[in-house]
Amino acid sequence: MEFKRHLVTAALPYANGPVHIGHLAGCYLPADIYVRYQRAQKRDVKFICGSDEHGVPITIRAMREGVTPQDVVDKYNTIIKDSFDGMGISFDIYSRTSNPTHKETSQAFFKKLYDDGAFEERESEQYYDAEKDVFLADRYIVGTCPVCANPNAYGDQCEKCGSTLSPEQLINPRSALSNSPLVKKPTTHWYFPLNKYEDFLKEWIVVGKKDEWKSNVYGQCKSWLDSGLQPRAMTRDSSWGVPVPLPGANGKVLYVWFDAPIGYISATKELTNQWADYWCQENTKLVHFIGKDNIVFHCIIFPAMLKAHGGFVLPENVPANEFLNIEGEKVSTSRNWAVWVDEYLKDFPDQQDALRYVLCANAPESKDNDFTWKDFQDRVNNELSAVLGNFENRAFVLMHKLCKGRVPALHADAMNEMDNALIADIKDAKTKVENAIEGYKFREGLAEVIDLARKGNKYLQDNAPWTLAKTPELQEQNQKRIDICMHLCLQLTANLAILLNPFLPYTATKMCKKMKVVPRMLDWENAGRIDLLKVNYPLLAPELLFRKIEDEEVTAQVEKLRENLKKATQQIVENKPTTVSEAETPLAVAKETITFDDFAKIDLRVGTILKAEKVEKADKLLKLEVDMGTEVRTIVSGIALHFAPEEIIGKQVSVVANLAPRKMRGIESNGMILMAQNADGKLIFVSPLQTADNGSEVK
RNA sequence: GGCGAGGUAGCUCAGUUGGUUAGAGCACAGGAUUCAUAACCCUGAGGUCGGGAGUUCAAAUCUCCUCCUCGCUACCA
Repeated sequence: MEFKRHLVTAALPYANGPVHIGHLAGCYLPADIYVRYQRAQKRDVKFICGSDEHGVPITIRAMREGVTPQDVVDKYNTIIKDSFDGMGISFDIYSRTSNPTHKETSQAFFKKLYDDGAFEERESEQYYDAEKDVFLADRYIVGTCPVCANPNAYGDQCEKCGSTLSPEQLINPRSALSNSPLVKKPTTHWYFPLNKYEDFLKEWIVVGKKDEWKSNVYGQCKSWLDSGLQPRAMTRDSSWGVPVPLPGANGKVLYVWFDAPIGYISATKELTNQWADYWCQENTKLVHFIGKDNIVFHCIIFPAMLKAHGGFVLPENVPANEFLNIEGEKVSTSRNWAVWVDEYLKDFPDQQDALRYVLCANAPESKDNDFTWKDFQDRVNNELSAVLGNFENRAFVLMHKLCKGRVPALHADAMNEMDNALIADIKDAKTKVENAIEGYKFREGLAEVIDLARKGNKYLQDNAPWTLAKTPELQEQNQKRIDICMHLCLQLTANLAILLNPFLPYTATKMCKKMKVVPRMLDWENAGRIDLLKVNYPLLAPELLFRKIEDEEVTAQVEKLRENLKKATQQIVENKPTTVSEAETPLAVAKETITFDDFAKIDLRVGTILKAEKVEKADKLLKLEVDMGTEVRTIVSGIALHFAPEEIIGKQVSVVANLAPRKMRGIESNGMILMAQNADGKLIFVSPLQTADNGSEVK
């Protein structure tokens, strides 16, 4: 299909923290390159983004910092927006989901689905904080992690050990708001029956996008579809978010993953009255740039929502990137292991393109990649500066030395094979870069541009105009060759500016200024031409496009990372909220004081492990037979990652004997083995130092 | 445990429907050169394509098994 319009979105960043370079490499930079290219092609394109400002983590941060959720999102919206501006991410609009337009749009969307009977209304028991009179989202529930004993795990996840949890699994669950114990109360929510859209999604993705979408995206979607979709609640009990537009739905808001993607639509509405052309006309090419963590929402849920609503185009492609690690380790906001964009811009003023270059050249397009400062330095110094910057500089310097600072003529009568080969290379480069960008292979596209500069260097070397200039007796005929050589080098430079423009716009603009040409020269149709600079046209003096990155800068940045990590870790230990992290869990915080009677309720006994075996289909579980003196009990313990079954047989251990039984993997567990856990996560049995009788009481 | 994506030179990655001595850039070594940001240009060394088995005249590429990394998911006192 011939597309008349292009609608490009980049994932809405979540407004509870700044953006780091992993975000840039993941979707914003590729999206920007793609959009800048489309603009240079003079295609009708809109580039949409904005802050995602709803959801529970924001309210938690607000609570912790003693400010309102609006304060939180205002703060980070500004930081994020400035970071994007600073890096030249050229959104047509950067909106936010707390805007009135978004409220209207997402409510209308919900209402339409509701009126069409697209939702299923369901009542369920939800945790409720009686003191504060609110239902609690999983995130609002804290308790001790059953896996790592972190006392401040959330109801959906333990941030210390990374386990996925449900509130039921927490030990001593309580409300994060009031610290009071939880009660369960019925509440009504609207569920979107994703299962009803399975056939449509399978046809559309599994059949239709097989060879079109990236393998990581396609595979992920197929996996979801094969395992079957479930209805998903599209509303939540909360005061922060878009209110559910139904009578009697007080205290209910749209689920953040329902409203966030609609944010793309609302932002487009804010941008232009013609928004419907972009969202509803068949011949629009919609492309979502995201990170791999967003695949299911953009490929499954949102398309199903759009389909249910009707009248919207579906994404043509969803080129999701993988993750970018830093210095060999995963990015962690809570440990402050990240390179923040706002800080980069301060530490490396005017070096946007250096970072854009490295992040694109090393983008995690097909698998997780690693960003190291050493690699940053190497790539900037040895590729960007040495090959591209140096060629451009050579062309300018030589032109001033040998051609009086003016574009020399292209003498047709003296042209040779080398010249024609270079001209062919220039034309080829256009096609190559074009194909790469259209195929979302930005790394390859950028490499093609550098490669063209490399060919320029070789061409210069082979022609060596500086040598030709050294033989005055042959001046006349030599000057012709010099002219041709420099003419082509300068035309090549102009071509480089065009090809480079989507990737490194700051550099392309600088080059235009030095060549004294208008920005219109950067139009894509001009690529491949060798008449971009007029003969006899005077150009400005040489000036370096890139500077080298010094060793000290690299060391300083690595040092900074380690310092940040150290500080963040200390803060976690001291249980002080850090400024950059979202949810901190101290390693070991003293629990509240209990009375002797409380303690006396626990029946602690000594027992000996008689048998131990792995539980089928569970990584962490061991099934133990423990001799308690009067009886042998079955206890299931989550220690399989730490101990082999055979090595613990015969060990004497302390057991909580009166813990309510619980079934795990179909096996009833009658008690709990006490373990000590080091800061590094290693488990140690809490055992009597000398052998005690089985069944003896521990007090 | 299930599913998905990866595992190719020291590093970052290409390798189309199985077909000649497996490619590129960076780093490294040697050479040449001086117009240029000690840059560029030439040459070279460097890989049993994660491991094993199989299909085939022929496997990095197809099949099966296995190990490692990342992600999703289940289980998780």
